[in-house]
Order: sequence, then C-alpha cells, then structure tokens
Amino acid sequence: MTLPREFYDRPTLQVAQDLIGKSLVHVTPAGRTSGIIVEVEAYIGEADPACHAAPGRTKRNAPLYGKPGIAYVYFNYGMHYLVNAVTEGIDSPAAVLIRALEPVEGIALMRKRRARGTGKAAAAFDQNGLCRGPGNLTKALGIALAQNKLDLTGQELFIEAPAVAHDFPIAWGPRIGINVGTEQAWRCYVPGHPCVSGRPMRRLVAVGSTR
DNA sequence: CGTTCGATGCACT
DNA sequence: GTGCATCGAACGT
Repeated sequence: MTLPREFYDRPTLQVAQDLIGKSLVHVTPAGRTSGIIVEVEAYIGEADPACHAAPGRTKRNAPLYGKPGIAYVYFNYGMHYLVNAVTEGIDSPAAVLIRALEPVEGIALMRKRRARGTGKAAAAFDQNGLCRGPGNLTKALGIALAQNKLDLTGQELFIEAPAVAHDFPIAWGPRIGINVGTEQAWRCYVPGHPCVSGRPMRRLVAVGSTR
C-alpha cells in the first residue's frame, strides 16, 4: 500500500519516525529496486540552520516549499545525490532525509549500480552496505536529479507500507554530517541494524519502537 | 580502534 | 571564491 499524501502532511518528526520500517521503491526500465527504511533525519523550517530552507526560498530548495509527499533530490559534494520526502504544508518548508535502507528487491541491480564508475566488481559489495548512507542508497536505487520533485504517491518513486509491518526498535540522536543544528536529536534509526550508517553506538537520546 | 583528507561539481554570497 | 545533509582510503595510536 503506497503511503497517501496525508501521511506526509503532518509534523516532520512524526513522519520521520513513521517512515522507519516502510519501503522505498524505485521502478526504472532497468528493473525495480527497493529497501526497508532504517535511518532518517528531519530538517525542519527556515529556523533550522541545517535545513536547506534556512536561507529562505531559492531555486534549489523550491521543492521544500512544495506540497507534502513529493521528493526533494539534490546533488552534493560533487558526487552524491540525496533524497528527501517533503513534509508538512506548503507554508512550512521541511523534509525527511532518507539515510539508509535494508535492501529487499533488485539486489543484483543495486550491486551493478554501486560498482559503476568504480574499478570494483559488483560482487565485491556487501549486501548490508549497498544502501548504507544517503549517497550510497541513491546510487543503488538509481535516484538522481531526474527524480527531483517526483510525487511519492505515484508509480515511479514511492514509499509503501510492507505487507507485514515490522516491529523495529527506534532510537533518536543528533544528525550526522552537519556543522550547525547538531543540538537537535532529529536523526531517527533502528539501533544495531547492520544497514544503518555511522558508528554503531553514538550518543543515544531517546528510544521507542515502531509499534 | 581513532582521525584526516582527497575526490568532485554546483548553488549561493 | 566558499562550503557543503558524503564516502572510503590512508594514515596515526
């Protein structure tokens, strides 16, 4: 079941937590790839210095000001694409960054995409690492600027609830890889999951579960 | 273990 | 020109 627009039209922290355990799917001519979301981060509004909306509306961050449930994809560090799910109303620029997936469908295709450009063989990639990290998962799923602004309630790039709901533990901690806004514990992940990025046991602020 | 650093392109000031 | 919501290899302890 694809998540409806209303799912995204809620407070971003709520959406972030509820995205854990859901499935991100990308359908392309090369095949279908998907994985269970195990790590996300929330970026909320112009008052959040780490959010791309902090400098106000620009051409690049325009999707954040769009309707909830669309994808915000951007290019960073000259080599990585990062994908977000836009949340809240158009009056509130905010999104959830998808940081890691547990690979489910199209694993051979993921390996092939990850190997592209490197000198390594596709078989050399460990399955748990295929979608570990925001730059890695977009490469594995074939997500790039062509997918920016796609409707996540559509048929190409979308998020759905798995047939059988997962019961993952949940942890909240500081966001990774930023130099401002680190006081916010807006990174949500499945503690101990082999597909989560970063060092295994960093500061843990709160725990809960998906159920 | 830990930290540093190069690759690489573009939006924004 | 500066600074990234990164990654992984290469170092140091």
